[in-house]
Order: sequence, then C-alpha cells, then structure tokens
Amino acid sequence: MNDSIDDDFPPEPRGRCYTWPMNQFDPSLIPQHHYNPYQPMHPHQLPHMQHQLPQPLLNLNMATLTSSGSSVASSIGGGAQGSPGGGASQAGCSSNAAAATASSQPQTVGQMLAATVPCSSGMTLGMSLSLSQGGGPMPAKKKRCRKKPTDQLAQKKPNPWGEESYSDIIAKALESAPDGRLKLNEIYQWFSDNIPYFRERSSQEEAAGWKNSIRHNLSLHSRFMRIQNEGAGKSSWWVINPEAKPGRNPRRTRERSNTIEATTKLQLEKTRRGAKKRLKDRAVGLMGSLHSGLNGNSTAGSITSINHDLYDEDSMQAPFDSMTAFRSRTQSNISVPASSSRVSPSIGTSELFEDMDFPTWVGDTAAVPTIPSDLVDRTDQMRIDVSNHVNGIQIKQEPKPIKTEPIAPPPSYHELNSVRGPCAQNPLLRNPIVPSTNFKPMPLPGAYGGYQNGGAPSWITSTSSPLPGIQSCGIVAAQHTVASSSALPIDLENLTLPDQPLMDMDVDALIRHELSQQAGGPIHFDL
DNA sequence: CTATGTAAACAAC
DNA sequence: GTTGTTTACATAG
Repeated sequence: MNDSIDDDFPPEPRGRCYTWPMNQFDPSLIPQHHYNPYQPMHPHQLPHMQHQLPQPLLNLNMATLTSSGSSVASSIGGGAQGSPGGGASQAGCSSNAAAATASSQPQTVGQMLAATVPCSSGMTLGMSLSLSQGGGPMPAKKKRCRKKPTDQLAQKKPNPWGEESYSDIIAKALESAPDGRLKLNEIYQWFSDNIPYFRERSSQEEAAGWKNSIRHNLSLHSRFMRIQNEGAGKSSWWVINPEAKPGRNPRRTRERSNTIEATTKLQLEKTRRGAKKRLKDRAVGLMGSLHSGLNGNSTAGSITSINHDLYDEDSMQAPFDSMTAFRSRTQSNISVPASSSRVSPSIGTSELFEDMDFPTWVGDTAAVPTIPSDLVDRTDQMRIDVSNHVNGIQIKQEPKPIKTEPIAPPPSYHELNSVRGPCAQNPLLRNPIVPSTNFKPMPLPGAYGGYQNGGAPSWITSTSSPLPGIQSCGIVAAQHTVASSSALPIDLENLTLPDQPLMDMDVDALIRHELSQQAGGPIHFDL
C-alpha cells in the first residue's frame, strides 16, 4: 500500500530504525530485479538481503527495505539465516554507525546485483528511496513493503510456515500442554520444536521477530489469558481463554481504537486537550489561590472532576509532573488484557469493558461476589488490587495506567495475602506444577510437518470450572474479595463512593486554611 | 474494513 | 535481557 515513493516524512519516526542516512546510500548500486521477502527459505537458500545488498545498504533498516523481516538476515556476516522479523529490529538500524560497520563485509558484484527491494509495486530500492539533498542525515520515509512470494501464493499458504496464524499455533501449543498452560518461553520452545520454519530460526537474533509476534499475539487476542505466576521473577502462565469466542477474535485494542478513530478521534483529542487545559488551569488556579489568595473561587468548578478526568492520560502531566504512571504486569493474577488506556485514555473503564471479550464467568453477578462494577472500576483507577473471584479464579483487570497521585501504595502481595487468604493465590498454583518442559512436543502438523492437535485439556472446554481443582476455593474467594474491598484505606473507600464530595471538601479546607494563614486570621468566604 | 504479520516503543521486572 | 502491552504500519482478502 505504502510502497510508492513518498516524499512526506513522518513527523517523528517512532522507530529509530526508520531513519538512516541517505548520504550513505548509493543508488547506482541497486540492482533492478526483485527480491521476494516471502521466498520460502531452506537453510541453504536464505539469501538474505544483507548478503546481497551493497555495502552502503548493509546497515539500512531492513524493515524499511523489506517491510517484513521474514527473509532478512539478522547479521551481516553471521551466516545465511532468515529472520521472521527480529532481524530487522536488530540489523542495520544504526544509521550513524552505518559507515563504520559497513566496511566489514566485502560484497561481490554478484551479490550487489542480487540485491533488490521487495516492493509490491515492483519498485526498486533505488527508486523508492529519496536521495539526500545535502550531506546531513535525512529522515527516511517509513516504508514497509511486503508481498507474498508467488510460490507461497500458489501453495495458498498464508504464511511461510503454513496456514495457521500465530494465534492458532499458540493455541495449539497451549492446548498441547499437559495442563493447558505454558510460559512464554515454553511457547517459544513449542514453536521451535514443532514448526520447522521457527526451528530454523531459533537463534537469538532470528527468533526475536517471531517471538515478538508471539508476545504480540498473546497480548492482543482475547483468546489467551495470562495468569500471573506467583513469585518474583517468574513469568506468567498463558492459557486459552475458555470462553473466547470461537473463530473470530477481534483485536483488543484495534477494535477500540478503530472505533475511536473512526468516530470521535478529533473530538476526543479536543476533549483531551480541553481536559488537560482545564486541569492545568485548575491547578494553576488552585496554586494561585493558595499562594496569592486572589482567586479564592478558582476551585469552584470542583476538583472532583479530576476524578472523572483520570483517564486523560495527558491531563495530569503538566500540572502534576510528580505524578507517575505505570502499569504493572505483576499485580494481577489473571489478565484478559483489555482495551488500552493508551488507546483511549479518556474512556472510562466501564466503557472500555463494553466490547471486551471476557469469559462469561467474568461479570457474572451470580458468581462474582459483591463488588459492584462501579466500585471495581473506581478501585481499579486507584490501582488497588481488587479482584473478582469466579469459580475460585482470581480475575482482575490489569491496572490501568492512571496518571494520578498515588493516594496509597498498592498493597504488596503479602499484604494482600494477609487479607485474602490462601485461596487468593493463583489457583493454578494450588496444584502441583508439572514442569512444562516435561510435555512432549506435538508431532509436526501437516501444514508444517505432521502436527496433530491433541485437543484441549478438559478444563478448557469446561464451563463450570475452567481450571482444575479450584472449586473449593470459591467461597473463601468470595469472602476475601469482600474483605479486600473492605480493607481499602478509608480515604480510598470514600473515593470509591460515587459523587462523594470528599475531595472538594478537602481542597476547600486546604484553601481556607492557606488563605486564612495568609490573611493572618480567620476569613469567611464561600468557595 | 478486518485479520494478520511485523516492527518497535515502552514499562516492569 | 525478558516479559508484556500497545501502537503503527503493510498486506491480503
């Protein structure tokens, strides 16, 4: 799509690899036939760009050149091996170092002639790249060109490894696991063990790309759930979401962002700017009132509305630089990652949940004890580890990155444990963990070598108890869920109440106090 | 437009 | 460095 010549540069290329110095590029070295990035690659037949490109191109961003790292060598002299993507992220990204490093690999004329640019338009690299006007580095237009190789098209293989998508393969990997769960690195291993394409690209550099894709898919698709592995430094378990809709699994973020972008992006942007300005004004006014006493009613608009602006990612930054936002990977025990607050920081949690692909047992009021969604949402804003426990499983939305002053530090795991009791732990861990390295890789599939789907473990398809051995925890879980909410600091509990004017009162009191001090005595005014 | 693959920024650990 | 999330972009259908 975007493989034509583009003269408009992105205002700020996100990827550092999108920029490379044009003055190190010699278009005369560009041969004129096409390199197909999806050419199926046998080990002996991995003619990656960097073996073929002329030296000045060796350090160019291969992603820019090929749009897909799938056939790009990850290192210049490191052997002819393909990279489904990671190579692009690691090779040739350093524009400044290009001149220094490019000289290390002599290239034959034949190799130079073999170098091509895979653009669907058939455009060669020399044509598709604009030349530097002067001596200085020039930002290159971010450009990705990708086209499937003809033989892949002929085979009707959507991907070089076969017909299945990453998410399909991940699902099979998870289903093949003895207990239906795998850690990330085990998923990697499964790919390597079962799919030749990935096995052949298992070196660190080469694997970076497809591993990235795996992680991306895990996070992206609601058909996968992450279960926090209790314990420091342990990576999570990944399981199949038993309630994920079969077939079509809409992307989590794209869905939302599409909606926003298609409908109200401008308006949202406007709103966000407005909110930002309002908050800034509010803060300035507040500070002004505190320090000058001239604007005592500057908070008349009620600072409570800040609470409603919490999802404005930017709104708090200027006035409250000290406020930090972070998102934690560790505070949840089960995550069905939801829409991104980065996508739509202005959207409330409940709205974000609207099109979430939660399992049905999430939000089942018959099964989920006591915490009103409103309360959960609000406590979520405050990053208190309030969890739902359904069928003994601790379900919790990932904490949203809220740029607000930490009212109270989130309780530690041990603190929570003291409140919620043992059943609050990851129920999966209540069972002996079968070392996942024990499971045998499935036979290679037909598409990529005789793979047989072993079928999902029974619990995956079970609607009553998605996970084994956890039913007995339900009641306790319900109890400690309540306890958790009750254990909120009192100020947080107050904040969880809708329309609580507490913050107004506090601010007003603060202002009164400050102004009274400045006035040298009690003063009377209405805020 | 949707699904998918890929690259990459970024944060937490 | 690894893990996890998210955004952006390219491409195919």
